[in-house]
Amino acid sequence: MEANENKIKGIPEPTVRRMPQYHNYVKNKKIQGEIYLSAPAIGRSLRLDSTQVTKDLAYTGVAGKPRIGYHVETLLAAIETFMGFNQIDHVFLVGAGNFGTALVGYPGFDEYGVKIVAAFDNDPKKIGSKIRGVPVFHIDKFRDLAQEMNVKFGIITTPPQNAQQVADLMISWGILAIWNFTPVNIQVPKHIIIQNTSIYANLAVIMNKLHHKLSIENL
Amino acid sequence: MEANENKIKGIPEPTVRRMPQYHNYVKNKKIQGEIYLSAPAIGRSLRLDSTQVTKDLAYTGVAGKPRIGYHVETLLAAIETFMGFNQIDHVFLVGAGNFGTALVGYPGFDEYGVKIVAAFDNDPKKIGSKIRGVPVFHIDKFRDLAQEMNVKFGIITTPPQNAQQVADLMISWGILAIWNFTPVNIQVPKHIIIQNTSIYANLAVIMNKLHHKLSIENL
DNA sequence: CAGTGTGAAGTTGTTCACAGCA
DNA sequence: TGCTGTGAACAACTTCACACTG
Repeated sequence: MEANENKIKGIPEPTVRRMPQYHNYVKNKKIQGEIYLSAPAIGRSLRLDSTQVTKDLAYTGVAGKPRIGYHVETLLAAIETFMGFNQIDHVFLVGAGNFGTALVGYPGFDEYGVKIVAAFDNDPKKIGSKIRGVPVFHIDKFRDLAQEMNVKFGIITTPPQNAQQVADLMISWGILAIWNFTPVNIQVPKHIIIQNTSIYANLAVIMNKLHHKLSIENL
Repeated sequence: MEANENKIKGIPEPTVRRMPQYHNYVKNKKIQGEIYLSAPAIGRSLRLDSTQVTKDLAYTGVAGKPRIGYHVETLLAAIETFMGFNQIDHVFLVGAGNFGTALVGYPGFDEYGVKIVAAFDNDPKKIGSKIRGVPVFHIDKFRDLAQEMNVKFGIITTPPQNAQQVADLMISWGILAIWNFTPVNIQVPKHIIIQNTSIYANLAVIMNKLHHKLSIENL
């Protein structure tokens, strides 16, 4: 299967979610000087079935060598091109509170082709300041700057009560993809990409497992 | 199907992940004074198939009324008991950096039965201080305090290079469940619950959708 | 009827089994 | 023998179809 076909029909989401893991793992192995890496080896470290690894990597277009594995350097480059990690997108973040600030400083975004170039808020105390080199503007400046810098991707880290309104504004200003960190279920038109990252979903999963475990142990 | 059976055989993970959404939605509707709520109505707001909603809610043990829906108050209580939201677990957080600090202040944890009661770090400047009322201790205090307070759940927000070591220590100190916010693939014994919350997996999904969209538009 | 509740069908993702290869 | 690569079996989750109910 050729890599370009996937661009059209879309890659399975679980595969996409695993790509950063592969990338991180392969990158480290490259730094350690490894030349070849096999799917079973990757699978063992990442706790994945080796067939899964093989199928995932096939999407990037690399070919492995029987008995030897994948050439580390080729594989790393394949993942990066396939995922677009080396093509940097500029991103705006709205809501320079605690979480927003932490996100701006989050390490490794650039490694994945993303650069937060400006933050926005409506708190006069914050406007004009910088968060780790990233300037904070009043939300009013969003539209013009987005146009100027051709920004299509926005992150929302506002208080929940502002989330929907901010999303509506962003969309009216030409944003195509929104990454929402608030617990709000933001409603967007069908053509807009929205990704909700809810801490609570993950919390629910782990709490459920923990309670399940504890209830079994108490039998 | 009875609620208790699920405790034993485990609930589908997607269902668990949706529970906080239902909870949040139903809670708001209760505040707004709604008495009954139907699965189709919930589905429309949360962009879920109505059968999905029905099946998910069935796990909590509630019964709905044909033509009317679910009694809001009963439903809310059912979700909370089912998920254990009203039984508070004390949690420790290791790594009082930017992200850790943001997490400590994250609103709504208590609503989901979780309370971060202490943070730990190895930076002398931070020790003795408080983050929104939560005391910061030296990591050396972890073991004794965990025993004292019967803490079984730990959050890791350290720099990546310390993540594995912190996890190993936590486990040796009796922690049963770890919520890992670092990009590291932490290795744990099989009986330990680990939940990796990687910002990068979500980032990869949205970037992939965005690139896909843009590549189609440029045809 | 407009909803619940559920078995059956459909879809998606994972794992198995094995052919081919060096 | 230990790997890649892939079609087929399997498992998990979602959606459909419909009987049932007030």
